[in-house]
Amino acid sequence: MDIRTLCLGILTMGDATGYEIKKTFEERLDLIFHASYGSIYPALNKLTEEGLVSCRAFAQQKRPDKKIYSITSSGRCTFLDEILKKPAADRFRSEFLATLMFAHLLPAATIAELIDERILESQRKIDSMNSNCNELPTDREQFLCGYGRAVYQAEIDYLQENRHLLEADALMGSHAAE
Amino acid sequence: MDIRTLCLGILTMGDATGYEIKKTFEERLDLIFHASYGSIYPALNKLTEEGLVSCRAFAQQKRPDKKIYSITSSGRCTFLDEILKKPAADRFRSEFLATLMFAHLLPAATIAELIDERILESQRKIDSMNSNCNELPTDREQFLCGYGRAVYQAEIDYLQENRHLLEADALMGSHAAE
DNA sequence: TGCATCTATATCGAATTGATATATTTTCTT
DNA sequence: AAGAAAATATATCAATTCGATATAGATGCA
Repeated sequence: MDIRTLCLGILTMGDATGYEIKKTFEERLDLIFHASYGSIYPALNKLTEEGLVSCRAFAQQKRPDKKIYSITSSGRCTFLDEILKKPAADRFRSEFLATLMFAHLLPAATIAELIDERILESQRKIDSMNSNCNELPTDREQFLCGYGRAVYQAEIDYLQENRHLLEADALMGSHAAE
Repeated sequence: MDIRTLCLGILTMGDATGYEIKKTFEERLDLIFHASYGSIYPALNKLTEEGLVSCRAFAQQKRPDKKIYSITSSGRCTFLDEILKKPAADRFRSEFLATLMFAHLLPAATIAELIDERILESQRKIDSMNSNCNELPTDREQFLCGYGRAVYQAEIDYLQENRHLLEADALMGSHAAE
């Protein structure tokens, strides 16, 4: 599954411009699957070439046409085929955790700040989800929102209970970063 | 922080070949930060050019030299500077969750299988961590291992408690995927 | 003996990110 | 009402990274 496929998926929910598709990625998929203009616009061009979406263009003065994309029936089939495939493994990259891997090279105060900051950030995300989650239109969006909340909460709990393991480590090695 | 930086980090733990660095990524960082040969070898070349690592080459017959990389003192400084920076936000991509976003287009049986499979897979990862975690050499590796375990466990718990939300959704929409 | 796996190098196309450029309209603030 | 800021909307580009592929000797094991 690639960004092309997810653009198709978003278009099953209704016609949209490239800009609106980007917004959907940000508002409803950002936790799950990130996409930038640099991948969305080329994806839409390719999908149009292949007849999986159709495109109505509205001329405008002094700027590029506004283009509204719709999924075709061929696009719907392709999308269904695609989501019936076994999903590939998660891809996760965390600079935060990679930094902690080298906690012994950092001053204890730096580690403590890093963890404090992380906990605050995750709590902020949970709070904003709490106010949204129950108001989401579909059961599956509530499900995904709750999923994110559960994972963030588990992270916070784990950090609070186990940070001493790292902080002891850092303390001993704190002279290394002078 | 990029793969170049993490290659430096791995070399702070001892000299290594490109192959051994790849193995380290797989065995100790795979949950956190993935890297392939296609990024590791070019990274090592660039680091060598910049004097951040040094490289001893051992000639071999009929194949490329074996190259052992060591971090230089300039490399150590660069690495420390790098991990003192504020870490960028996590990057996460889950085809599994993206598929669930479109649960209403899939037959209920498919959704159920998908979730069953996911729970098994996560449980398998937890089991293999359970046998390793306590035997890891450093506190910080135990910490990271435990972190992974905690997050996977939270995922399993959430899926078990809330899968009905999706399965109901899929059931109602099951005719759509005929 | 033969087969699989491990060690070890490296490159290449394709996918994706993140930044940048452009320009109008809408909304907020003072 | 003026001016600033944010939203709408397009698109491209260099740099990063992935995933697959090619090569080939050594080692282990059945």
